[in-house]
Amino acid sequence: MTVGTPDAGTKAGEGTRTRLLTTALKLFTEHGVEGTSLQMIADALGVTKAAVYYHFKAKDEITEAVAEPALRELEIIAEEASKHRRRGAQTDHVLAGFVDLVVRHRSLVALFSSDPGITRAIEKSLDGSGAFNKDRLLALLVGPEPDTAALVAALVALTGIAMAGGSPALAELDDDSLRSALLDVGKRLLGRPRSR
Amino acid sequence: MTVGTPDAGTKAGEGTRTRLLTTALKLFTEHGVEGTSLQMIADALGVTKAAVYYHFKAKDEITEAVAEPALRELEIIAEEASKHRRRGAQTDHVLAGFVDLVVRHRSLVALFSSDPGITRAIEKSLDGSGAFNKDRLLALLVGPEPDTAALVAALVALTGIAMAGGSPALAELDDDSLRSALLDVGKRLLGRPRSR
DNA sequence: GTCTATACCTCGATAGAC
DNA sequence: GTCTATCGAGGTATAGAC
Repeated sequence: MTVGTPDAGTKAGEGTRTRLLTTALKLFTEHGVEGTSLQMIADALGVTKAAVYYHFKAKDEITEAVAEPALRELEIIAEEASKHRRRGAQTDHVLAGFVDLVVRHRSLVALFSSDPGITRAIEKSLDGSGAFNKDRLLALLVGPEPDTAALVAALVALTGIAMAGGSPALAELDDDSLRSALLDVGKRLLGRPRSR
Repeated sequence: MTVGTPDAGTKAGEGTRTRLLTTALKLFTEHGVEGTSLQMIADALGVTKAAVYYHFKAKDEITEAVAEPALRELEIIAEEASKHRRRGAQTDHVLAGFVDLVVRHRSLVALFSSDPGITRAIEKSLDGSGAFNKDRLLALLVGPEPDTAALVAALVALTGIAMAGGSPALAELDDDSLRSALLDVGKRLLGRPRSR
């Protein structure tokens, strides 16, 4: 951390890079990852393809950078959940965190579950560390060696919540209503007591 | 229907076209739709790209043709379900039919819910007739003007069952076990009485 | 009616000039 | 930090051999 370059956020310093990510996310959710060309991104920014390549070595890197914030949140949720001693508390923590994440990032999360472009980019770049793992969330939801019924229920819950949350059919629904509806569904699937 | 050409099925008459679809399906499930090039299909068949192009005007047509049988089944399920007078019976019929479809076509259905390539091709070619509609299935599951909770539950059920059914995590599970597990989850979400 | 040869344009990606 | 030029591969299209 010498001088010159500011480091984070929406600051004007980072300039193009940040604008690029915002633009890419918008285009991705509109046309899908594979349906978005570097040319489209470049045009939207008023630069050339090659200029985009200065900031990112490959398209996958853009995809990854777009997905990263949400993935980080997921990791944090998993980490915090694993601090709970009782499985029930772990389950509740993961479920609540996941639902909240889905609601806040609606379209992005739908992209996650539905776009091979994203999935591939994620798998490709399990960064340095232990990295995010869907199985880890599953394990926190249902324990290490779950019976078939529990495993299936948890899988349906995770994928269903993600995709339904991003579904255009629920786009009009406000965040609070969506959150409580998804939470309720999740609890029913995972056999957790419901609030009311 | 003059002479010469046989019309349907796996007959050797149709020859390449049928082989092509079989090959394409295999490649699609392996690499995804957008991850499968016409070249790969052509190579697998021992012909040129142009030969593939003779049988199908565009890649989308191949995608559509691969998806068609399952879509047809879905339409039939919806049609039969709408003959039931009580909503509960409709729900049960759609759920059982959908689960069965998912189990029998596992990987294909996963592709459906997960690959924009497929979704796009389907939307593009709502053939001649009334065509398939996801909303139609939803309406049969929860009725015309469902409350939010019911709508969300049904969405989670449909998408979750489809994706979980095609998930690699359950690939080892035999058809009967998978079917009954998915069915059970669906009934729980839709508030239908369970068998045992 | 079935296929090959060939060419076109766009895409992701690289190299090098300014 | 951005641009021009260029590459190989992918989808599309046509002309023509058999």
